[in-house]
Amino acid sequence: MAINKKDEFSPQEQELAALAKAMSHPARIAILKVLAGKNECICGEIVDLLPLAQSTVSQHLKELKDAGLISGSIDGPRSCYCINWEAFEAFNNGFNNLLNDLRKQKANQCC
Amino acid sequence: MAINKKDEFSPQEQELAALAKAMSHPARIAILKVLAGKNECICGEIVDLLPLAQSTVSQHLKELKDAGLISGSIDGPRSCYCINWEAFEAFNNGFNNLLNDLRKQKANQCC
DNA sequence: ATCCCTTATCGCAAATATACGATTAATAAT
DNA sequence: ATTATTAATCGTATATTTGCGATAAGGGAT
Repeated sequence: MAINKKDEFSPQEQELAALAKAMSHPARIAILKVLAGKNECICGEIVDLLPLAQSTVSQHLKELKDAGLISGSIDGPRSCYCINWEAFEAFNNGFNNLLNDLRKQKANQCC
Repeated sequence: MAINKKDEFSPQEQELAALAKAMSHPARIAILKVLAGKNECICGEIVDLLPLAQSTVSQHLKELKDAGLISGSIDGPRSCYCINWEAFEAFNNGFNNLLNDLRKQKANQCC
């Protein structure tokens, strides 16, 4: 693509898209599910559970972290990741707002 | 990437990721908002509202359609697009299921 | 200090996504 | 039949993502 046009959309559209993008790979959905299914924050256990190399998992974790969906802290030689609750609710709110707009039109569908 | 590893994840993970991916570009969020804000199904009006060329918009519409989020029917020389209600609810349900799993762990956060 | 374990980062290759102009297809209007 | 209008598709260039191995970096343990 010659030029990146993403900047020409509204901040809300960009934010919602960025969060959706962070969840747009099955590996990252799987990581979120692993984090959701454990009482403790996981580090390298995720690598054992996924069919991916350690470096690849680390990269996916970084993307989730950059998007703000998870937070990570260094705990000695290992890293500890957790769900970032606020960001997750923010995505949910943004998505529900969109969904509510859609619902208004439900009766007027023509195709 | 040498090999596509997406197939090695569960169908649920793949489906949720695919829907998230369809919404992972601000232009496609904008298209959904346009469809939500009009009583009639829009065709080329979308092109006028977005800062993108006609062929690019058509490509984005195809991606939303392939993901099942919108449906389109040919109406004479123009095309008519609408929100696909069921698919949208499906994404919402999948996301809420994930969110509910997360909520269970809210009290046990360690970072 | 040295070794080991864990994780982040670098560098690279291959696959996908993004964007556009040009062309095609399909129908409406003249 | 010809022309105009609308939208899909093709071809292409560039950007980004995905994935891995190799290497570094940061602590523990001996």
